[in-house]
Amino acid sequence: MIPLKTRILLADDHAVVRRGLRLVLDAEPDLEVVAEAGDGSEAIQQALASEVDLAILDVTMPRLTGLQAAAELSKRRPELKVLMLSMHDNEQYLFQALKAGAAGYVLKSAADRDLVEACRSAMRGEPFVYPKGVAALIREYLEAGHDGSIESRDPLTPRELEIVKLIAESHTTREIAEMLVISEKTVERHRSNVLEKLGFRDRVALTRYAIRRGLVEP
Amino acid sequence: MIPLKTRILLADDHAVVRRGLRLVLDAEPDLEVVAEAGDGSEAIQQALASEVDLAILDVTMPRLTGLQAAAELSKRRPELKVLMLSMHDNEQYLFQALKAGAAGYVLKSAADRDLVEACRSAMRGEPFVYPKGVAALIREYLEAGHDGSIESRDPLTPRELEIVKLIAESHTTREIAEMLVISEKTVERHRSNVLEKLGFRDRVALTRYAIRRGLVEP
DNA sequence: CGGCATATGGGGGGAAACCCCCATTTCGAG
DNA sequence: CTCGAAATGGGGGTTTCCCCCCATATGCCG
Repeated sequence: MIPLKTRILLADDHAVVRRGLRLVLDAEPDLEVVAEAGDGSEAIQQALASEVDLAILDVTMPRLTGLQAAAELSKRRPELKVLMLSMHDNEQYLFQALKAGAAGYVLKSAADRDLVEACRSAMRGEPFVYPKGVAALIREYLEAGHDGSIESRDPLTPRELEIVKLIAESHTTREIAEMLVISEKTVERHRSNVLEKLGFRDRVALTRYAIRRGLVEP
Repeated sequence: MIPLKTRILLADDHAVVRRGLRLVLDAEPDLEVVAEAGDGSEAIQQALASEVDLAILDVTMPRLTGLQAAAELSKRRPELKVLMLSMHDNEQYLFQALKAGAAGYVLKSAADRDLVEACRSAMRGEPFVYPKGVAALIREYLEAGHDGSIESRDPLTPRELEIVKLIAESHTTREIAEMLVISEKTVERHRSNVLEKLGFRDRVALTRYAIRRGLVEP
């Protein structure tokens, strides 16, 4: 049963951000922030001690991250809904959050627009994920084979990873073709496939991706 | 002369953070947020267009970082006070901010405690630096031998840094030209000069450089 | 067996990047 | 006041990227 007012725990290591979020949430008649926490441990304590229906956790917090706190809370209080809040559009975080039992994932850059909707979705038992994250999920689903294997598979094939790495090392298509002893056309094909899969526009975005993945050193 | 109410420009790429900061600042009788910006370019435009006494800039923002905006503003409007706001305790950012003419440096984690004080210090013409930053400054002073050769000069000009940042954010020459309101030829010229200066061959190498320098997130 | 993913390759074409040449303006340092 | 650094912009060129179409040879899994 949905309570009249959803009682919310707000966890973020920056007091200013909590203030801003509280402002957004308390403006809604059906939402009410009843507790705050500055790190993951505190969030767990508050969530277990207070009468809260929903926890909004920042992903990156000191002592215990939001992801860790979410995993812990979904074990200790499974009926508690959890929303993850993140600074950056990081697919890995999203997947980890969902594995940790989060009911939703909202980007801070769109918090004022999406957060209230995400809260209501969570209380209705519906998931909420930011648009680009949904695209990532679909891609992951299509490629993971949904055979129940817990680990999310790598979106890229081994060959594609090789090529991404070489691209991120500033090699041209021709050079890569020579190194791998395949035609330039095939290198282009792989690059094109990767750009399509990841939703990138050019080698620059691919380079940042390769660095995030640890394929190359910045 | 200190105006009755200090008119403040607030620049942060997250609307929620702006809300929180505005709440903190507007609660003070002598402070008033009169303008907001979501990135560095916008901040410059607002600061030049609006009647503001103090600009509070987040360090990491898209298009133009707060550091770059601060440098630009201290040239174009030297009488404008600038406060830098940062997520992390990064000494390099602090030093760059001071070189860029910032009147103060506040950590977001202590924003609600320090920010108001920092604003008043800035308007009095006194610098404000967070405690650990002061320690870093002292250490730097003792080790540098204060013979004037404290900093090894940046090989790139401010304009070149802007362009490198935008390139590393996957923008095309045309897009950059539009953003900076200059011709594509000039963007090409800058890019070419940078590649030559740093000995790089393409935008990919430039992207890794930008990440190493902290101009963009990977 | 019969799809399906992976890796391979080609033709062609528009857009962007990258590299020469040239020039003007501005601004601060010597 | 001159000189150089920085920023601006143009003409014209080659190379590379990135995209569209097409196809074939594996090997795996149900």
